[in-house]
Amino acid sequence: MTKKSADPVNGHPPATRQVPMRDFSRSLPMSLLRAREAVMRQFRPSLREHGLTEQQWRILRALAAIEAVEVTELARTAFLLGPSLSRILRDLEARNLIERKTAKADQRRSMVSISKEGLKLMASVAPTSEAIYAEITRRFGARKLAELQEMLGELERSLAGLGGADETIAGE
Amino acid sequence: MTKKSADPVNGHPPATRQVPMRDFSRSLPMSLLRAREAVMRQFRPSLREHGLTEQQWRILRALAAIEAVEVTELARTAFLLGPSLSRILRDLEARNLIERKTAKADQRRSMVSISKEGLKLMASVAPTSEAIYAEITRRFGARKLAELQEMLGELERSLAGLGGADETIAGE
DNA sequence: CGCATTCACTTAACATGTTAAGTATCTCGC
DNA sequence: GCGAGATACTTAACATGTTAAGTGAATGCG
Repeated sequence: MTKKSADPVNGHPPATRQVPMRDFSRSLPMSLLRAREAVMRQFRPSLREHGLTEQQWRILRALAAIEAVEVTELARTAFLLGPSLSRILRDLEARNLIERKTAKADQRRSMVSISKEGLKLMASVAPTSEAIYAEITRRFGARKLAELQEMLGELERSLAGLGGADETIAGE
Repeated sequence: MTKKSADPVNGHPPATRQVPMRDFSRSLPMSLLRAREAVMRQFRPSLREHGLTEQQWRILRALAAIEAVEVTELARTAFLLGPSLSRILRDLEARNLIERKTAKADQRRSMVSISKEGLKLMASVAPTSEAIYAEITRRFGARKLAELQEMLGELERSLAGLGGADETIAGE
């Protein structure tokens, strides 16, 4: 009822394959993208109710575990690029969810920390978030989940050296 | 030499954990995100050389395998949201990489297909792309790669019913 | 037939991803 | 102690992600 992909406009067979390539929909990047989307789709509604985006939530979580961090370190932890983080921190600061002060020793660095309000917000989101994660774990299986994460880590590590671009190699 | 995360500004231990939550950096979404980034980092430079973004490449690949598709179907195949696709198609059309014509039977639908130029561009990118994919497969292991993709598919399927939000359930 | 709904897209608006520049500091060699 | 280069961010500019609203064309029903 939702759709009928049979009967295209003309009677062409579904594949012409004018350029030789793997089946696109089964490529690793697509598999990873779809899997991640399937997971995040579960969390977004809850975050949205609290006026948080996925990235903002990542930042708050990273901050909740520590006293204060410099922006660069936070970028690494939350897996965000500097410019994205810069913007998001500006907004989170305007909402009083985080605090910032320049480091004494080095005026270039600014130390970021979560505010009392930020902690309150986290406390109100965390339970739902944990429950969703638990449900995902239940459905997929804790054992398999651990296995999957292990494989993902291995994949990362196996590609670590293969620099995508500006790889600053020692002897070059 | 690149960094020394020891010796933070004050002598605080690295974790304060003011809100009880899983270790953030080991969450499934983060694992998937990092793994995908590790993979895509390999491809981006090559695509960039040809003036293509990751998404544009996805669209061309999806189109290369078929005669013509409607936009909605293409969105599903390339895993893009309608608005993103709409913009990208506008740009690809301006670059003469794709062609568009409204369907005869239904004036609302527009059928998209790859152009001769688009095919030429694909042909020039595909070899490098395949080589990179082969290297990734070699490094990670073909067997493990297949296993990983199987698990990712299972994960997707296990979350299929768990509607993130607007899930239109039959009896509600 | 007439018209409210539904459909297939497109536009708009705002947030992030991504690369390149810009700015203020800091470091180091001379 | 000064000037070139490195650092830590921030801004800018453009592309995409994401949700909501808009537009024109088909459908269904009285």
